[in-house]
Formats: sequence, structure tokens, C-alpha cells
Amino acid sequence: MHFTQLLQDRFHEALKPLTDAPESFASMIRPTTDPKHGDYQANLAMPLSKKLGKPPRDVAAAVVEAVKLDDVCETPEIAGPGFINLKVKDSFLAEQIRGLLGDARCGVGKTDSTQPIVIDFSSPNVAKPMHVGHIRSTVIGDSLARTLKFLGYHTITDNHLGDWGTQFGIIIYGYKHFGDPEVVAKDPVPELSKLYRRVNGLIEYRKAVAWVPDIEQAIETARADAADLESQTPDPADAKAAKKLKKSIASANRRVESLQSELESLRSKIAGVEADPTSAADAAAHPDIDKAVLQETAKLHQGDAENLELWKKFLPFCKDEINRVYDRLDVQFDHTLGESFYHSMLGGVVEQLESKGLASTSDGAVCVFLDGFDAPMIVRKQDGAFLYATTDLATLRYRLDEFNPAEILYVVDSRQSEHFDKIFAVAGEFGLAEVKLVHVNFGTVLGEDGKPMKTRSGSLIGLESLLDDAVDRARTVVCDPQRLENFDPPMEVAEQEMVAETVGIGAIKFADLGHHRTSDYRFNLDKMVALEGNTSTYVQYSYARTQAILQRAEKAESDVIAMIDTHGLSFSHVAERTLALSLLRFEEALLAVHKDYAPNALVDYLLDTARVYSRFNDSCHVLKAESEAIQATRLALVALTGRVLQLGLRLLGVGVVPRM
RNA sequence: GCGCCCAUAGCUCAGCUGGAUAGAGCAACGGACUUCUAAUCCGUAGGUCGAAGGUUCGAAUCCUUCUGGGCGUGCCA
Repeated sequence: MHFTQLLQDRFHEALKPLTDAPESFASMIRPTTDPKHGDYQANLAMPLSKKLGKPPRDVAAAVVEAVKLDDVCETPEIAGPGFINLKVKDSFLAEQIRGLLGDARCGVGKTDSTQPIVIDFSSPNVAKPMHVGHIRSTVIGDSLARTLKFLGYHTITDNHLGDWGTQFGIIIYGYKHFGDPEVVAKDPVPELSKLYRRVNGLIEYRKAVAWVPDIEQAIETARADAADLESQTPDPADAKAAKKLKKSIASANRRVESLQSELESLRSKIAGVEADPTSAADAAAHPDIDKAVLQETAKLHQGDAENLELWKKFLPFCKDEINRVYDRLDVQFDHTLGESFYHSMLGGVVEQLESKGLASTSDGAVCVFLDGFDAPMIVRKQDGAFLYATTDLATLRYRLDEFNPAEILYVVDSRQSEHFDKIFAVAGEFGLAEVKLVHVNFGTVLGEDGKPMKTRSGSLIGLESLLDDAVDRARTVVCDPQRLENFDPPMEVAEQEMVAETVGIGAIKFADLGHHRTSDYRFNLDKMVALEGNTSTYVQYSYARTQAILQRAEKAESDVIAMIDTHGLSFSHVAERTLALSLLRFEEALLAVHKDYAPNALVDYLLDTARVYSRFNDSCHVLKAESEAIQATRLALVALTGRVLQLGLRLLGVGVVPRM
């Protein structure tokens, strides 16, 4: 059901005789912001009046006269300068709600489109622990995939794993120097993680040690700059220059502060290693560990038998590690074609670029120079190694050959915008642009302080511990003994755990998806899991209430349909009508998600519908309804609300529980 | 230097291709429970939509300039 579309079609017909651009005016129909103006408003009379040279209210009257709406709407009203206010007829609403009963799709249509949409998302580096930065791509991509698939599109999800990079050099080095083959064979996943952390810690230690003098020097310079600026006396006659000087001083001081905080974090990292006897001994014994790791990586890429064998042996375990997180998040992929899959195709990509005259050698690197970009896209380094731009081009070509998609969505951080601008530009010149390429970019997850989220020591926060925290908090809330007393039969521990997991994981996903993807947002676990507010808990709770009512009434949806067939469906309270209208707007919410690739449209819709339901719940008693006819309508609304909320949450990747 | 993005209530955030009095949640204050789960609902208060111009019937939304902030910027991904 798509009211806006229906109304637009009707107006389109009526506008044909009045203008040669009926669709542009018909598109000026939207839901009202204030219910006193009805349900929908058409704002086309004002702009149209100028074209026709007639007063807008006269134009509105003419349009109202021409448009055929009597089966759908009450008589339109003309208000203010020429707004046409539309109110959907109760009989039409009732008819549509009747149509939703028994419809598993909740009134949402299916597209005819058959050409696939490839969705590239998550794409972590295996062997490295997943961190908070991976939430967004994973959760947004999964939600888009679920939503598009439900809308009828042939979706193909692909997790473009980083499975061929330095992190394997790290593990291989760790295995060769610190690994115990027996222990690794016995318990590979945690052992490999341990090896990764051990070696990576040493590399970071070395980097930190190397950086400290640079940073100290930089602080000196920045301090001197600041002091120099402060010593200048502003010209009192030139207010603008004085202001600019003040600004420069503030900026210089900020720079000093930021460098100092970086220095502090480096020092704490160094102190951490040196305080631990094992780490300190490691650090002393492996002074060139960073270079050695790069050598192990290079050997792997060159096909060194030993390293290749280790890579083949370890990769499945590294995948197990990330799959554990995906299982917990309930995220699946159709394909997991990592960087290693494209390794053999990279040379060919570079050759083709060169033979087509797109690439040229500059400073020993193979570059593609593009109009409108200062820096070239480098596809092969001086040392012969390929870069991610090369892999992305190879991946694009493979996807076109293999899947013949209409669209490819890249759910990747906004900071890579320029990279994708270049990739898309080259794709055009490379003959790979017979497809809509979209960088579905997203902002950064920030901590409480408004800076990118990190632990005190400066490292990124692990994703799994974050999920654990969320579930722990959800548990204390969900398993509050006072609340548990309300349940009959009592809630066993297993059910409590299930509820805590569903609420905790859902809270993180829902909060992430609730923000527009392009904006940065502050991560606040307390707010996400809170009982009050714009949270998944609120929607999940609303769902649980619908199920409680249906259970008490001992009615399945089929029983409700039978009741409606006997009594009909009609509204006796404004809250019923408002809820009905909201339920029928589900399709519009899903199409809005598709349009901007922005799941927050669905989050907003679900919160609004849950809120409307809460009001309905408050003012319209179901079991004590005044008559069986009224009860039939209310039961229908309750059953449909339950299904819409459940389905909507499912498309966000969020689960529900029957009671909480 | 150049490029991209952002600035909306005390706080966290919405605001669709320009529409009527700019919304929600949190926090604050005042109400409603012998509950179909009060994890709820109702009400009050809170805004010069960073600033200034412009486009027009009409601007948070489009354009220009300015201010403040973030990110990116030739061999990491």
C-alpha cells in the first residue's frame, strides 16, 4: 500500500489538461505534518498558479474539481494560500486493513526488477580482532540487503575480506618465532589471536618508540609557533587582523594539546610493554620485527611455499573467528570473496590499463591520472606490489562478468569517498560502467568525548567485548527481579538469557541504524539499552504487548479474520484510525530506505508506529471492548501491529521476543 | 594550499525532490497504575535552524560569502 503513489496517480490524471508537466506537480503530495490538515496535502496549486496566471486558490479549486478521489478520500479542502488537504476515507482505510490480514508481506509490493544488486559490506581484515569501526558497515549493509531482498530485488551480498595483507605476515612471523605447533593445532582460533596480538603489540611498540622523538620535536615546534603568535601585538586599528591572530593562537594551542595527548598515548603503550617482563624480553629479542613481518608478507605474495602453506592452514581458523561474530549478529553473506581471490588477476588489470593508455609510469609507480583529481590513482607501487585500487578494479570486473548486476553498493566509510570517486571514474573509462555504482558512505562512531572511539591506551575497542557489555546491561534490566515477578509462567534462566541477548544486540544495531548513515554519531551504551527513549527496547516491548493481548484473547490471525468477516471492520476511536494509517505506510518507509540507502527511515517509521500503538493501547482496551465488533477491529490492528513491528525489526536485523 | 562533509532545543539526534505554528527522545516540571506488561500514556517548559546576503508566493532545505569544526589529500586499506 502506497497512499502517496496512489494519490499522485490520481492527481497526475487530473493535471494532464492543465499542464504539460503533470508528473512534476503531482509529485508535490506528501503526508501532512499536522493531523488537523488531514492525512495528506497537495502543494501544487501555488507553483502551478504562476504558470497559469491564475490565483492559486482558483487553481486548487479547479484541480479539486477535476481529480477523482471519491473512493479514497473525503471531499478535499482548500486551505491557506492554496493547500489541498486530503483525508483518507475510513471505509477505504478499513478495506485496506482488511487486505493486510493474512498477507505475509504486510501490504508491501514486489519489484519486477530481476537484474541483481551486489552489496559489498563489512569487509574486515581477518586475523585482526574486529572492532567498533566494523559495526556500521556490517549493520547498515545487512539491513540494506534484507530490505532490498524483501522488496523483491535479487540481492547478492559479498564480504570483501582483507585476507591477503600484512596481518598474515604478522601471524606467520608469530607462528615461526613464538608458536607452539601442538598448542596451535589443538586450539587454533584463540592461539592465533594471541600470536597476532603478541606480534602486533611489538610492532606498535617499535613504532611508538620511533615516533616519540618526532612527536616531541613537533610539540616543540608547535609550542614555538604558538609562543611566536602570542608575542605579536595585534594592530588595534585592524579588528579583522586581531581576530585572525586570536584564531591562529587558538589553533596552534589546540595542535599542541592534540600532539601532547598523542605523546601520552604512545608513552603509555611503551610503558605497558616495558613493565611486562615477557613483552620486554620479546621487544629486545626482535628489534627489526616490523621489517621482518613485511618480508613474510612479501614472501607470501611471491608464492613462497612455506608461507603459502601456513596461510592456507590458518585462513579457515581466522574465518571461524570472524564468523563467530557474524553468527552472533545474525549476519550472512552469499559470497566471501576476499582480496586473495583476486590476487592472480591484478597483473592483468594493470596491463590492460597500460595498453588502453589509461595508465602511465611516474616515479617508478604505475599511475592513472584523472581529470579533477590532484593525486593519481596508483595501481602498482615502485616495488611492484599492487594496491587496493588495483584489487577494487579487478573485483569490479569480476562482478560484472560473474553477476551482471544492475547496481553495486559499496558500504564503506566516508573517508574513502575520494578513492571511490577515482575507482568509479576509471571504471567509466575502462568500459566497466554499464552498472550503477554507489558508494554507500557512512560516518564515524565517536566516543563520549566526540572523538573517534578508542580505549584509554589508544587502541580500538573490540567488537565482541562491546556486544558482551550490551548484553550484560540488557540482562540487568531485563532480569530485574521486580519485573520478573509479573510473569506467569515464571521466566526461566534460559529465556532470560535469550531475552538479554536479543535486547542487547538489538540495541546496538538499532542505535546505529537510527542515525542517518552519513552523520557521525556518539556511541552511548547506556542510552542504547535504556528502557526509555528512541530505542529498540521500546519497539520490542510494543511487539511483546501485542503478543500478550493475542495470547490472552486466545486468537490467532485466522480467528481474527473470521471475526472481521462476521462483524466487518470499522473505527470507533481516533487512535484506531491513526494506527491503521500508520500500518499502511510500511511500504513507503521501505521504499524510502531503498531510495537513499538509508535504514534510518525504517527506524523512524518503527518508532512512530510503536508510539502510535502505545497510545492506542492506552485508550482502546481490547479484551474489555464495548462490543464484539469493536473487539474484532482492535484485534485485527493488534495482530497487524505485531507483524509489522516484527517484520520491520527483522529487516533491520533486530529480533523480537514474545514477552519481556 | 586544494578537495569533501558537518553546524537544528540544555544533551543526543530526525527533518523526504523548498510548503502551513521546525519535530522526537533524554534531562526538568506537573499529572495518570486494585495494568490486555506504567519498559506505558497525557500535559508544561525549552529554538534568531552557526552568521550575513541572494533566489521566490514561501527557505532548516537551493545559491554565494563568512565563522567554527571534522575528514581526506602520490606509492596503507
